[in-house]
Amino acid sequence: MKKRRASAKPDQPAEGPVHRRARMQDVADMAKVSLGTVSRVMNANRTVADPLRHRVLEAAKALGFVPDAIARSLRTQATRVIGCLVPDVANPLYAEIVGAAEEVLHASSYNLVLANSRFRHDVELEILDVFRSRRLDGLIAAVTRDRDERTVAAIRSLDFPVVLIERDLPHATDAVITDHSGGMKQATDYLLALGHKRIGVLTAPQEIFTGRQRAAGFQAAHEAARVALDATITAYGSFDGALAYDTAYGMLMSKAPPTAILAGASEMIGVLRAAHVLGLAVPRDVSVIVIGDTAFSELHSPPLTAVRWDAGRVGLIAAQLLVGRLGGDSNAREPRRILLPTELLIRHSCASPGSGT
Amino acid sequence: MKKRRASAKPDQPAEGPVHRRARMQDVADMAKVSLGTVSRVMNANRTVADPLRHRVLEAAKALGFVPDAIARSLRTQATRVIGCLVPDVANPLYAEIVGAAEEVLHASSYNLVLANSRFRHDVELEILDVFRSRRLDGLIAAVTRDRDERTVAAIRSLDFPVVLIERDLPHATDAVITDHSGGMKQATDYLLALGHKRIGVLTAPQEIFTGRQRAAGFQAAHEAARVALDATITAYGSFDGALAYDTAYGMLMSKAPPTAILAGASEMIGVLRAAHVLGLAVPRDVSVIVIGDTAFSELHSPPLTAVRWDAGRVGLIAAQLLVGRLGGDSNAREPRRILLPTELLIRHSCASPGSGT
DNA sequence: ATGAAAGCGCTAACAG
DNA sequence: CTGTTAGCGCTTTCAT
Repeated sequence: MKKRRASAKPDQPAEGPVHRRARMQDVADMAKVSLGTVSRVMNANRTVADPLRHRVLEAAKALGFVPDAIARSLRTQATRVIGCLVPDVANPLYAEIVGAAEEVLHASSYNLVLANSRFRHDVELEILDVFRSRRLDGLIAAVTRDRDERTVAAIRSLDFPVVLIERDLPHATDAVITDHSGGMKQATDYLLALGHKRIGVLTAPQEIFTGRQRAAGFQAAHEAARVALDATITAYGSFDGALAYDTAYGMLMSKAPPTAILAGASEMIGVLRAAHVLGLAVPRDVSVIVIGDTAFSELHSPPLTAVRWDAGRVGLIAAQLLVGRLGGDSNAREPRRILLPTELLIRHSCASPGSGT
Repeated sequence: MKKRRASAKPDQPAEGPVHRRARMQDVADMAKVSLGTVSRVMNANRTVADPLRHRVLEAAKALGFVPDAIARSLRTQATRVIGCLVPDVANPLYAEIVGAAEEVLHASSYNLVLANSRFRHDVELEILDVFRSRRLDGLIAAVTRDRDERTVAAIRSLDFPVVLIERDLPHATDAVITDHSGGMKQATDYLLALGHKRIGVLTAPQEIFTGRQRAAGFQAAHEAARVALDATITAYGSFDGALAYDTAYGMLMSKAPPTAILAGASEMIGVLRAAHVLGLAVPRDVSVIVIGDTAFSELHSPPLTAVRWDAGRVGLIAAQLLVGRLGGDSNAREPRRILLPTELLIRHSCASPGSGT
């Protein structure tokens, strides 16, 4: 018989839970069975005679026993923890994704560890290392730069499955992405058809998949219509509120201002503010289309025409992909790449150019 | 010499990382030192002679060694994981809180496990159990019912520190809360001063602290002004978009409709929609004040008067409280309760009653 | 200053 | 069907 947990101090703790956390051995002792039997009962996998099983269950309840997930993970080499790496949950778009992913994962008994890179490359690499040391079962990630050598290497070196969201790595990976290029083309086509020749853009940087796709759609539409692009009114980058405002203000004040602007949901606020400050009415003086639909778009006056897609679905499918792969239902399958559609919601923020300025 | 990891199959794996994950023993072997020395080097706490330390560091790098957080946690009984329980991260208010908390925790080398209760009591209790089994170091929680017996007991039984956000349990706990009662009183006073006698309300249920506080502030203002409350236009509950719309529609269509409405940020969308559908102009026919300020409030036409507070700060302070307590800087200290202020941002959605209907 | 060895709480292989 | 036992990878005395 071994003596365990020799306590350093013999006095009783004055506060907090009175009892130590019960271990399986405690349950086994109380139920007068062996440790292995308790384990079998807790894991409900093996056959245990009814009388024993009842004694175990009762003892466990009496002691308030909860199995120790850490010990189990060490033994089984599975943690039932999925990492989720996003630039920033406070961004409604990502909040939606993370929320939906968490729901799916919870339903399959996985927990979600959340980390925000805040668009910082060094922070992101550090997070990836921490995730590695935590031995996650899987990762859902929207890295900040999907063409960066070190990021790509860090993702590759992970020894658990990864599902990318709205990103595209050089090597094959599970991924769920949205048709930003198609959405952008459709929006640009619409503006071009309305007669706009000078269309401004404020959206994601080119070092991210979404930014590249949007730029591609934007260009494709211009080429098809044989309208030249003007680099002075196309801004791809990471905008905070102030920078979006300044950039939009600069475009609108330039010698040859755009007659329409396409902007991401967070950038749009700055655009609208700049237009307002300059006394420009939407859509009379300037047309706008927001990339990413929110409640705000519909309730704004005038209601904003928007490129819409289902962000929640992105997170949901990403989680399903991961759970499927972990379930090993066909583990050796090829990397899967899911493409979700976008649509153009035509409301009242666009008109033909020429009435104002 | 022990033989470990007898492989079941002698053939090489065809895909995935080529090498197994390196353990400390592998590093020790390569550096020709003992396991204990590697541990000492990795934890940078004990004195290790320079030549040895360099050999260890080199071997570790060569093998791509990352310490196993699971094994460490089992041994040290500390996980450096903090739980975060909220109703729903997709709600911008909570997204803000979670984002800020994660930032503080990351800076102190903690990871954040996120769980959404989705306002379901049973799910919440289950989550609390999972958190217990994961042996968290601490918990930040906004439970869905802070007076429920089972919830209270579940929180009490946790053997790690808990910080509540926007909630109030019967027993003393660390908590960070916002002055919702004061904010609500100020908003109601303002409406009353404008001459409103019938003020409608749509906000959180009474089983949550915030709901109770808001109701208290609302009542206090009415009592001070000697204006009677009308239960038919006060709705405390959990509203989704459709329910908020229906409720507002019902109020506005009733025999004695409110001349002003106070509503939470998510409920406000339904209120505005109902007013719009009924052809009621804001603020001519009905005044509105939104509880919780967002970018939307300012850009709406007319810009919305709002009760404002800093949600990010709630998460930030909650995390700081927890980190402080875990740091043990004065661990035996009393439970702390931090109260954050609200302010009334007067914009253009309120007017004296009487011009319309 | 370094090495050897004892577990943390659990699962799973092996006996019986 | 049940008990015994060997570790999972690490930290931490205890010797040396």
